[in-house]
Amino acid sequence: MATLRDVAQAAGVSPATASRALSAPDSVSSGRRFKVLEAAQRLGYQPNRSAQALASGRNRHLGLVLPDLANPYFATIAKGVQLEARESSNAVLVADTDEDPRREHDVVRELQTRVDGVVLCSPRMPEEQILECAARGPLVLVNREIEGIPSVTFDVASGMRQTLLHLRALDHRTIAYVGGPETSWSDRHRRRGLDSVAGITVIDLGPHRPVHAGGFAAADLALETGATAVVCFNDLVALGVVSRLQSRGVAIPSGMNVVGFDNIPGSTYVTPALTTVAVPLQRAGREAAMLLDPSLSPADAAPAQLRLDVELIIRESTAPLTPAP
Amino acid sequence: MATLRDVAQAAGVSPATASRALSAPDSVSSGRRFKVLEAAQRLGYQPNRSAQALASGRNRHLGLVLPDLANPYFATIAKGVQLEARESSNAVLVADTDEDPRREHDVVRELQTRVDGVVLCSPRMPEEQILECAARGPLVLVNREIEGIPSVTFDVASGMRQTLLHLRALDHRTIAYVGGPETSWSDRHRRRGLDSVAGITVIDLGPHRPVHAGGFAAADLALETGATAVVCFNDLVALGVVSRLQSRGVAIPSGMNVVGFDNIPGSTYVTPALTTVAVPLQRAGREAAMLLDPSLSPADAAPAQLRLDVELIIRESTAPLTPAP
DNA sequence: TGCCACAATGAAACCGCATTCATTCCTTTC
DNA sequence: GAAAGGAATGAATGCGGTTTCATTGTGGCA
Repeated sequence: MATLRDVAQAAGVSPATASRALSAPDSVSSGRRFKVLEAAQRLGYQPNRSAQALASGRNRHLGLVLPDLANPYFATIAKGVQLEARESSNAVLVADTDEDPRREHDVVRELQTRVDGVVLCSPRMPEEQILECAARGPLVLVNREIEGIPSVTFDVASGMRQTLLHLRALDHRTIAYVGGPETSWSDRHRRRGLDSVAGITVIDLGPHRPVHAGGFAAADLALETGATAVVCFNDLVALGVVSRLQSRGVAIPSGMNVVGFDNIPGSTYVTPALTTVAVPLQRAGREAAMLLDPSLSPADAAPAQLRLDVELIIRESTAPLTPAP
Repeated sequence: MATLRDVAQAAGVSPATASRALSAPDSVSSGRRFKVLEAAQRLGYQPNRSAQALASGRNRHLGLVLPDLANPYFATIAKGVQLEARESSNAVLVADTDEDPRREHDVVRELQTRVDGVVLCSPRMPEEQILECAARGPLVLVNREIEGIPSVTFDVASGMRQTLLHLRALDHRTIAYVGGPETSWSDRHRRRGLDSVAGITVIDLGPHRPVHAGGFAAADLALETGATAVVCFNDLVALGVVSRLQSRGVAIPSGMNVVGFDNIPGSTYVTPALTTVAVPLQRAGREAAMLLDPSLSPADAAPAQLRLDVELIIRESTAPLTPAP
């Protein structure tokens, strides 16, 4: 493998000049620059990343920590991070914590030894641990806000409000809410939106696991309450609710309305397609990765806290309430 | 940040000894080893990865290239790679190629400059490009076999055979096959299994995109053939078929049987739950990562070609054929 | 014409660790 | 008891770039 020295020699310049010709072209006369570039090309020169990293103190590696790669929600964020990383010639190191909050801290620290900055998607890690991690190196939070740390979040309260307004317009008056994990930032903010609409009663079904199985269990509770619509923490839960209701012979939307949250790909695949709140996951990933770019953030600026807009998508799982005949 | 020299000095030994105490403990007397470890602990020493990489020639980084992270199939493989990587204290660099085979080649090469080896999941990259990549550095293929390159594949022909035997046992005689991409290794091997069962007629519906939309389109074709069961290239396609059939008022399994392939999480979430072929995706990821570990493969050995077993999972989308009354 | 500022260049000093090689000291073995 | 072998150690070197600093050469301006 050709080294920078080889290139320099082949071009008849010093290694310093060769280095500059490649990384700061403007600082080299055009004649030599051309000779260096030509030599590099001819020798098939590939800079050694480790050496670059050691000398410059930067890898161009971004870390991404998330609870579960197989969850489409996080996978979509990952795609966004990746898209942005590629454009800024970074690579992405991803670490899945297997939904185990106790492991997250170690995983983040381990990753921080290998990257320039990390995007952390950790709904449940204790705040003080996050602060500790943030002290060790650049870190951006996704879907969670902590004072003093840059973050990208969604306006979930608005999503909930839109949902309730939609249901009220369809004449629903009593709805059930299937909550997510109690400790989740995201669930707390969803609940804020739940309080904001008059003329509709929300029955809280309590916290549930934010997965299909969680919804499966919640469906029976919802049915018992007499609510005419179930609003769910996320689409996975909503899908679970739908499955369970259908297997109990309850038709959707005629027997019960169901609303999800997040607009994951699966929400369109089911019958009936799910009314849900579209959350710009991929964009969030991109924004988070951008916030990590040191060249964009003057070191003394306040940490950016982006809050992205969400949008209710109306599909087939909601419909006007028809009074019992 | 404390360096190895600092630790050595604090422990009263040479840097060489400190280095050995940390990376090859057995080669240092227990007294000094203890002193080094204690000093490292006390100073909060974290080895500089870039320096380690430069000096040793290895990063402990694995690359993973796949068409689409948001596809649960690939996401599950990614989890497996990651699991194994973590156990061997490696980190995983993942690169999503956005289903664009033309980009894959560049992505792999770019990644190869940053990692010790790559796991490549690329159903469609031309064989010669893969060979070229393999020449540049350690590489393991997943779900694809090429002479001379280590790989992990699934016995998909057996899966198809199991499927047909199952359907035949349920009295089906005519089934339709919704194929995957023509160029895919995986589809070719599925077709081999299709030929292996006597007494059942397979109608080939031709190649389709291996996503939900592909199945959606294929459903109508299947209905037209008069087949009593549809066997699909994968679960995503099967889900698409189910959606379309249901929206056309065809009940499953009473009006049509549907079988998927891969056993992705979503296959259990739908109603009816999908009969499908379980493929050990996560295990494949792990095995692939293991094959990349240089300490496990004597350099002169023939490249390992693992073929993992698959298993038909019978759920609700298949049922005995009841003759029309 | 002379002086100064500035651009282009190369020598050399790192960056932080792994590893080779020579040295020392201790244990075996005959 | 002497020679041989082996384990533990430290000095020094190199991995392959980046960056500082000193040097040289150039043009602008008085």
